[in-house]
Amino acid sequence: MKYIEKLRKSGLRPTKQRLQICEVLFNREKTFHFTINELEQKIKNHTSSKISLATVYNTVHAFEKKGYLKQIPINSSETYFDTNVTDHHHFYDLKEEKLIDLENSDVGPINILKKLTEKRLNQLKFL
Amino acid sequence: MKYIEKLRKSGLRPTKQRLQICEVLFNREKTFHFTINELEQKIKNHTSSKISLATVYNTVHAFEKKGYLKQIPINSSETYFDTNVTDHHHFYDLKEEKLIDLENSDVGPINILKKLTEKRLNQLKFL
DNA sequence: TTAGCAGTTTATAATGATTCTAAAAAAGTG
DNA sequence: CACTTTTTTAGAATCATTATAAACTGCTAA
Ligand SMILES: [Mn+2]
Ligand SMILES: [Mn+2]
Ligand SMILES: [Zn+2]
Ligand SMILES: [Zn+2]
Repeated sequence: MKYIEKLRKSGLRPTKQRLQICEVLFNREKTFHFTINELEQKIKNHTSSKISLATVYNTVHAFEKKGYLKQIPINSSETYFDTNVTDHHHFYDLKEEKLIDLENSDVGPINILKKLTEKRLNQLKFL
Repeated sequence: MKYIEKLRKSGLRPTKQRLQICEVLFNREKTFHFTINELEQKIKNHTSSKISLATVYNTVHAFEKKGYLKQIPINSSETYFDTNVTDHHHFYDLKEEKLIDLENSDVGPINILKKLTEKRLNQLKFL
């Protein structure tokens, strides 16, 4: 499997559960935006063996810590995660009712016009 | 009081609790970014009479519905609200560890460089 | 002014996403 | 295999938020 080494390199043991979750998360063409419960459903469809909810949480947090997943700041009762860990922008497609990724290069520079000191500017993180 | 008419116009009865909460929320110079619990603390400091937590939630949601408050999309266990209901940007000041408002006019236009149909573009909402 | 309705407040319970716990299972090591 | 460390797991605990329903308040028609 292609994920075994990836996990080992990160100091994570390549368990059956983690490998299955890797398949669901990363073996796809496009970015995946998901909640824990959506992920759990996908896992159920993908495999016959059951993975406990606690493990799904544990694994997602472990992957987040290692930089393989990112949380998405959004107003929802459930936390959203993103397999696209680049620094990118989210747009909401009102018609299709889903999040769209646009890379920084797709959006062009954010120009702060307001007068702020150089020092101040550099300590700002665009949300 | 200056808030009585504002509430009446919105179809909200100007109760003692709502007026007190208005004072805390809106009688200030700068934008206020807050959680329900932070607001509760401010209310405690501001007034002698106690307002129940349920009322704080009710009022904040009523004000949000009427357009006097806005939720802020952010990753936190608590929901953040904003007294600045203009369509504006949030930056995080890493040094001061707090959210900064920059108005759209302070940031300049967001240029989507990626090729998308006009129709598609218009149904996108920048988050 | 007052009766009565509708809207509001309140304490408390319920909900639900997430985290914690601790015991069992699995993986790494030699 | 023997041993240690990490991981999984079911279930309990936590905590922000919402629901409930009874008491209270504001409004207004008569
Ligand atoms: Mn996390
Ligand atoms: Mn709300
Ligand atoms: Zn994304
Ligand atoms: Zn703001």
